[in-house]
Amino acid sequence: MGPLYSVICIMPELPEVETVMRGLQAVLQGRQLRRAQVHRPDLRWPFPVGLASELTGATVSGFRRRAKYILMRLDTGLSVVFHLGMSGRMLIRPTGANDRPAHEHMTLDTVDDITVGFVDPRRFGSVDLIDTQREDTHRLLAGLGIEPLDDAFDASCLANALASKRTPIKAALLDQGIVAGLGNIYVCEALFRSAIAPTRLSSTLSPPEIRRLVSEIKATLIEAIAVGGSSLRDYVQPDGELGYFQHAWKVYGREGERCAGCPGEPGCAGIARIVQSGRSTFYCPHAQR
DNA sequence: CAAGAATCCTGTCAGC
DNA sequence: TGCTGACAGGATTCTT
Repeated sequence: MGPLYSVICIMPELPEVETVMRGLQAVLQGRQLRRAQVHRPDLRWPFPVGLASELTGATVSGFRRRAKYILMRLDTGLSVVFHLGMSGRMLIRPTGANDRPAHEHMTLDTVDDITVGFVDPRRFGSVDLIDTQREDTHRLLAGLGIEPLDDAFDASCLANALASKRTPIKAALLDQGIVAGLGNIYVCEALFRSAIAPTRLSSTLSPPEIRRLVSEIKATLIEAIAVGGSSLRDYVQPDGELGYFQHAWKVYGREGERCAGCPGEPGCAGIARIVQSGRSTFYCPHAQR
């Protein structure tokens, strides 16, 4: 039984994090941890003091996702706060079946011999502890904006948030304090599906455009979660990888390709790439206005 | 105060 | 073939 997998190198955004959380839930919920280990002092930040000892012997009671964070609740009243960063993944395998994979910085063994490893080559991820009752006051969670899949995220909510912004809509949607969980890929995709140019000033979007944008953000995320959920079935095995799944992006990474939104139209020169706030933006200048 | 740039990190890939 | 450099970007920190 060897690992594993081919890694698709995209970064985890809300749907990927949701998928990883569901995978962890399936494997860990209700199980007691026999041992927890960390294999280096830090990822993005130092591991919290006592992390391994706090986890050892605890039973995993539940999970929650907030933005791109995974909260793993323990029966001791503590929650583990995971962020996958750019390259974080969770590897599941039978305890003792394999050597520790490269870049596995934290390892959890359950009493029934399941091992979950947190792998993060670029080490942009993080792990922290907080009282479950105070999860939302954690410094990384306190400033987060609304969950885009929450019913409260609607056109008036987004309009309100955008009214005072003087940035391009692309930058506003990437701002985790406005809408929490979107990253570069899903912002590009949602703007394309909304036919809104990423360069538009946030405050200039019309009410119909904002309604469309809210709707497309939700649809884009829901579809991606569905893809992740179906890929998860393949991972419900004694060993497997949680973290990434394939998805057919309409614009992301498709510079120079034909635009799916205006096939054959003479005015369409295909997908363009520009840089906004130091990040690549992919869009169709013909279809997105 | 807000917006943008710099920063952290390493696997991947284009180019020589 | 093997090396070098550019590139990817989430979220904080720094600078303008």
